[in-house]
Parts: sequence; C-alpha cells; structure tokens
Amino acid sequence: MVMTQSEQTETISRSAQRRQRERELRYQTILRASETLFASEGYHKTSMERIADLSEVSVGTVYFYFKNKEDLLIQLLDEIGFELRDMLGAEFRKADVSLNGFRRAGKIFFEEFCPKHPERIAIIFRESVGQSSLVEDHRKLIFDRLIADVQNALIRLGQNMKADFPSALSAEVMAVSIMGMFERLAYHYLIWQDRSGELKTIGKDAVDFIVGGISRVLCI
Amino acid sequence: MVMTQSEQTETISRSAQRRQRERELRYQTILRASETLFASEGYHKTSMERIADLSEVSVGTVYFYFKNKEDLLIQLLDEIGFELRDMLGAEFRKADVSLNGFRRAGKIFFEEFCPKHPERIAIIFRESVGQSSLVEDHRKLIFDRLIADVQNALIRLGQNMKADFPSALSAEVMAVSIMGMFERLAYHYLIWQDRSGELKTIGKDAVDFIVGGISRVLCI
Amino acid sequence: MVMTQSEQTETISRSAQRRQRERELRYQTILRASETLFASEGYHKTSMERIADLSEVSVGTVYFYFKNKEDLLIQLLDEIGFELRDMLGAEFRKADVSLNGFRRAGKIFFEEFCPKHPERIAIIFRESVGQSSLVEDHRKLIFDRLIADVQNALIRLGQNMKADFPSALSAEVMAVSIMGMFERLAYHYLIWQDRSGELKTIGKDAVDFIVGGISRVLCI
Amino acid sequence: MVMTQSEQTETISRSAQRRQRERELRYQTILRASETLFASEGYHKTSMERIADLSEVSVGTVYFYFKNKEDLLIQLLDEIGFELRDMLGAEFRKADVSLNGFRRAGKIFFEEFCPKHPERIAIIFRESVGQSSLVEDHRKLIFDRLIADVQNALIRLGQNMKADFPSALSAEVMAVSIMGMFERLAYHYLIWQDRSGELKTIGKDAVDFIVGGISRVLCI
DNA sequence: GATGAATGAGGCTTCATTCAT
DNA sequence: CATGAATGAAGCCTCATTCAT
Repeated sequence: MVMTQSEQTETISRSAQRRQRERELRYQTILRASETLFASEGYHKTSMERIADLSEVSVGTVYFYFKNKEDLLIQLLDEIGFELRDMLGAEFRKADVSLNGFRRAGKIFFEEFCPKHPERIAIIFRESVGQSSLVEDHRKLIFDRLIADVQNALIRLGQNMKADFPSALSAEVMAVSIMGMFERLAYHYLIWQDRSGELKTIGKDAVDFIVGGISRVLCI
Repeated sequence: MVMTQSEQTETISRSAQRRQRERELRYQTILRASETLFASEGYHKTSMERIADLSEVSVGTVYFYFKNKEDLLIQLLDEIGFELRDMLGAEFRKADVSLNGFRRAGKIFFEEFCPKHPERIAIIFRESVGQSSLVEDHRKLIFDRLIADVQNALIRLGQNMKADFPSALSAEVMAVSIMGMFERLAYHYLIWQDRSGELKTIGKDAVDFIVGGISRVLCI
Repeated sequence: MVMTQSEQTETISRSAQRRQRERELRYQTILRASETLFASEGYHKTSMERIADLSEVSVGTVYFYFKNKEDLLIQLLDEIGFELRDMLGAEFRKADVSLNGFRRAGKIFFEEFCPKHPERIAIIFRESVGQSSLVEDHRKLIFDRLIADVQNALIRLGQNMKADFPSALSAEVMAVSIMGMFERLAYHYLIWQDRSGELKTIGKDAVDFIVGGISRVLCI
Repeated sequence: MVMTQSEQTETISRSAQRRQRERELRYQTILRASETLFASEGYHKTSMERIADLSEVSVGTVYFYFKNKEDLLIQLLDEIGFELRDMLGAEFRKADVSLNGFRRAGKIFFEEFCPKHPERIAIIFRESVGQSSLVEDHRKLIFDRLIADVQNALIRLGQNMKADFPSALSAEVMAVSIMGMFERLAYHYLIWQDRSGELKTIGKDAVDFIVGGISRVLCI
C-alpha cells in the first residue's frame, strides 16, 4: 500500500487521536468503577483488585492510570468538588445577588445534583471523611471554596440591601451553616433514608429556612 | 490468722468491691485511651496494641473488656451520643418550649461541649463516619434521637404559637438542618481551623441564624 | 493445690524464665533460617514466606521478632561482624603485637572461621553487598572496625620495631589491603570454588605474602 | 525524481550505513544510561522505565537492543572486564615480566581507571555482586582471567629470577590476593569515602606492599 | 483476670516483560 | 524499528484477633 506524505501523517494523527481517546476512556472507566464501589462497599472494603475487575482491566493498569488507591479517591473527590462548585457556586457568583440566588442554588442541589448522583454524595460526605490527611486537605479545600462562594454572595447581598451583619463573623458562620445544612440533609434523606422522591419538598423547606434566617439576620 | 465468719465475709465483700472498682477503672482507662488515639491518629491508624500500650494493659486485657475494635468505637460513640442528648436534648425537652430553648441549646453546644471535648467532636463527626454498617447504625440512631428532640420542640413551639408549618416535612427538615449546622460549624472551627476562642461569637451568630429562620418560617 | 508465697514466686519466675528462653530460641531459629536461605538462594530470591516456613512459624511471627526483611539481614550482618572482630580483632589487639599476631589472625580466619561458616562468608561478602544504604552502612562499619584493628596493630608494630612507614597512609592502605585479601581469598576458594580442603595452605601462603609485604615496607 | 541504478544503490547503502550508525548509537546510549543509573541508584532500584527515560527511548526499544535487564548488567560487566584486562592484563602479559610490571599495573589501575570510571568500580564491585547466577558467572570469568594474568606474570617472574614458590598454590594465592587488594582499596577510597585525590599515594603504598610481599616470598 | 506471643488472611504495590499498533 | 499501554505474578507487610499459660 502506497500513501502520500499527507495521508500518512493523517493516519498517524488519527491513530494517535484514537489512542488518546482510549486512554481517556480507560481512565474514566476505572474512575467510574471506583466511584460505584467506594459508594456501595465503602472505601476501605474496596480492594484494588475489585476495582480492576469491575473496570475489566488488570491491577497493573489501574496503577498505570492512578498513583495509588488514595489517588483514586482524591481524583473522585476533586471531580465532585469541581462539579458542585460549578453548579452551586455559579448561582452564588452571579451578578444579581439576591435571595433568589440562594433559592436557585438550593433547587439545583436538591433537585438536580442529589437525585442524579447519590454515589457522589456518599463519597464526599461519607467515604472521604477521616481517611488520610491528604484526602482531608482536598476535602477542606472543596468546602472552603464553596463556603467562600456563599459568604461572598451574602456580603454582596448585604451591600446591595444596605444591611449590616450582627458580627464580623456572621457572614462566614452563615455560609458554613448553609453548607452543613445541605450536607446533612443530603446524607439524611439520601443515604440514611431513601426519600429521594421527597427531595423537592425537602429542598423547598430548607431554602425557606435559609432565606428566612438570612432575611431576619439582615433585617430585610 | 483467725477470723470469724462475719469478718471473712466482710473481707471478701470488701475485696469484691475493690475488684469491681478496679474493673470499672480499667474499662474507663481503656476507653479514654481509645478516645485520645482515635481522635488524634484516626480510627484506622490506631492499632489495638497502641491502645493497650497507652492504657498500660496488655492486648488481651483490651479484648477482655471490649469485644473488638469496633466495639470500642461504638461504646465511645454511644457515650458521646448520650452526653449530647443529655445536654442538648434536655433543653429541647423542657416544658417552656420557646425560642429561648434553642438559644440555650446552642450556647451549651458551642460554649460548653465543643471547647471541653474537641476529641468527641472528632470521633462523632469524623472517625465514626463510613466505618462499618454497625457503627453507622449507632451514628444514625444518635442523630435520629437528637433530630427528634429538635423536631418535637419545633412542633410544640408551633402549637404554642398557633403557627403553621409550610409543609408536613418542614419541622423535620429544620431539625435535620439545625443538626447539620451544629456539626459542620464544630468541624470547621474546631478541627479544620483552631478557632476555639471565637466559639462564643460563632455560637451566637449561628443561633441568630436558626432563630431567625424558625421565626420567619413560622411567621412569628 | 496450695503453695506458699515463695513457691508461687518461684513458679512465676520459672515460667517467665522459660518464656524468655523460648523467645530467644525462636529468634535464633528464625535468624538461622534466614542465614541458610540468604546464603543458598540469595537475599532477594528468599521470600519472607520461605523464611517463615523453614523456621516453622507464621509470617506474622517473623515480623514479631524482626522489623522487616532488611532487619533480618542487618542482624545477621552485625552478628557476623561481631564474631569476626571477636576472633580476628582479638589477635590484633593483643599486647604482644608482632608479626606473629598477623600469622595467628590469618590462621584463625582461614582455618577456623571459613570452614566453619561458609554461609557467613557468603552473607557478608556477597548477599549484603549493594542492598540498601542502611545495610551498606552496617557493612562499612564492620569493615572500618576491622581495618582500624589491623591498622593499629601495624602502627604499634612499627613503634615496637622503631620502623617508619613510607607514607602517612601506608598503615591504613596496608590494613585495607589485608582485609581485601582475606575477603577475596575466602570468596574465591569457598564460594566460587569449593577448595575448603586447601584452606590451610591458602592461609599460610596468604600470611606469608602479608608478612613479607609488611616486613619489606617497614624494612624489618 | 529519477536516478540511475548505481545512484540508487549508493543511496540505499548510505542510508543503511546511517541506520547502522544509529543502531550503534542507540545501543551505546542505553548502555551508558544503565551504567549511570545502576551505579548511582543501584541495580535493583533502577527500573527499565528509568533507563528508557534517561536514554530518551521507549521501554520497548530497550528490549529491542537488550534481551532483558540482566543482559544490560552483563553487557556492562563484560565491557568493564574487557577494559580492565586490556589495561591491567596488558602489563602482566608484557614480555619483560619484572616487578616493574606490577608497579605499572597498579599505577594504571589507581591513577587512571579509578578516577576516570568510579561508576564502573561501583558496578563490578557492588552492583553485580550476588545478583543472578548468570551474572555471577560472568563476574567469576572476569576475575579468573585477571587472576590468571597475574598468576602467569608471577610464575614467569619466578622463572626469570630462578626463584621458587613456597607452595604449589603460592602464585595463585598471591594473584587472588592482589585482586582482592585492588578491589577493596578502590571500594574503600572511592565508594565508601571519596578520597580520589589521594589515589596516587594509595596506589603507591599498595604497590609497595605488593612488591614487598612478592620479593620476600620469592626471596629476591 | 491478665498476659503477650502467635496467627494468617488479605491488602497494596512494583516492575520486568510482552505485543498490537 | 519504535512505541507505550497492558499485564499479572510475586513480594512485603499490617494488624485484628485468639489462646495457652
């Protein structure tokens, strides 16, 4: 078979592209398998061999794509953190900071994120808790960023409304509190009880509570 | 040495009493050692040998007083759960259910429990998360009870005030939310950052937020 | 069964003694098994399981007595180093430093140590070479001490004989050289060729060479 | 483009030559990378991937040029053995066997080989020790040849000088001893201590010792 | 009751080697 | 020829738990 220079180049380029795609695919396959197993069996009870089996690759391949078991958890965690911030944070960072932002964020979390990704709730709020200090660092970073988003939204809301916070810490405390509410509600109604069908109501009630608290504190 | 029957009995009885005291002491010593180690090193990284060492007993003795490592964690967890309910729940179960009850509960948690027992915060909110299903059951039970206390207080408050909840779930959702706030605030300001000095302010801001939310939701 | 206080104490003491003996025995059993296997199969090719098997204990027991595989090698190495220094060094440290000291040391090494402990030759001169830096440190220390013994003997011999060394380094270089001779002769005639029967002649020739070299260098 | 037969042939031939050169170059690059890594990190701790990386080729390419990891070590070993024999052996095989031959050999080893190739000293005297039996065979062959060279030189020296050896083994033992001295001196002053600056003195002292020993033994 | 030596299953990880592209 | 992803056997080590003394 004879091919011109450009054809050859193209062929090479195509095979390189395919290889790249396959790499990405494998990476995702392994990560998804870990997600499933970590959430269902627990991080510690999931062995690397089980992950390899479910991914239909060898143990060595898992180690080709991920440094070690901890790395798998961290990648998962970062992914979840990114997604969460992408969804929630976006609402809080929007220009029109108003109480509606809080309403939309709550709606998104309870009506979209939670029912779609219960495993991710399990991973970020259960499996990644109290593992290594490295994992804890990543977890803290995720929370810190989300909290910062909420806190900024609160501060800007206060400025817009020309309202004062009772103390210098108020905004921060409220931001941390809101994260805690989201966390435990998701844990309670998704992991401990399977009441995913009621998430809409739950979300609404939660948001009412939050919005109520904010407006009272800011006297608006 | 000759002694009358009664003297002997008395002696035996005394030694039995002493033995009983020593048993109790040993049990406590081991439990306290576990508490310290679980909180500082983490549940998984703490070996039974370390616990025995710190308790100044042998590994076998630890197994005489506790069924296994999990049992140690569960005893600790139950103890913390009991204490928490004893302190917080008491306020919520008091006759004069009013918003003041919530204020007092918050004060107790942030100004008494947290600064006095940071290790217990670490154990209930970090070390006992995502371990075995048995541990998770105990954790759930503790939360369920605390939530029930809060929920009942809310319902009675509503009745007192002749106020309605927006939805059938409102009281429960608010109770769960309040637990989540307490949890994450403690975790954030005690474990991730050591700002125990600011706990009073934090507690006040948190309580304001809660009380604000409740009164708005109940329109009082 | 009734026993007096002193009898009881004695019994306890005896059982404690026995336990101590058994501990020592196990330690030795495992160490001897390692010695055999390291020398015959090689350090790397010997698995911890094989050592446990040959010692007739479980893998866990090996780890109860030794920190890790490297520790096993180091204990062995130190033991050999101690023995070597005990045998050879003694001659060099004796009061009557004379060329006879060198003769006796050679005789002891080739006629006693080598035929009795070919495995130890294999371990110190083959299996412990180029492993970890920790092992190398121990090996260096052993050589350094032996070299120091020889060097001191040479210096004192020179003083006794009122003879001068050609250079400041001469004594040290000669000491290192002598160690090198012993090492390679043992390796050559014990490991590469099994000519243990000729060790007496070999030792004599080696000693003649050494003694000849020393006397020429010191002009005695 | 049109070319005559001869032109084509020439072109092919040239490209074949270039390919040949490139092959040789690759082979050398990989071998040099192995040498560097084996000497600095140790044979076992050097992975094939590290060698490929440092050689700037893929792992597969390393396996195209060398059968396996062991082969890499053996090629290196043989190369060193050849060079050593080329330098040292030459002196011993020269017609004018005299004590000067020993002096020159020592000078070459300590003043040329050692300072120029400390990595090779590390490989032949440390990294290749106690690996596989195949490696050990090559090592033995190298030593055997060097020893034979020295031994022959000694025998011819004895004949020239009409001097007798004390025993039938004397010449061999002295040859083995001399190799041992060279080996340990190099190891001691190059690997354990970096005293390469003093190698000239060390070499001189060593040679004096050797020459002294030989002349005393042969009574010349 | 207390001791602590012994167990052994099971987990994580490495890395030389292969082979389809 | 070169590539580099995939393999999987094999090894080290931990540690909760048991049980004879």
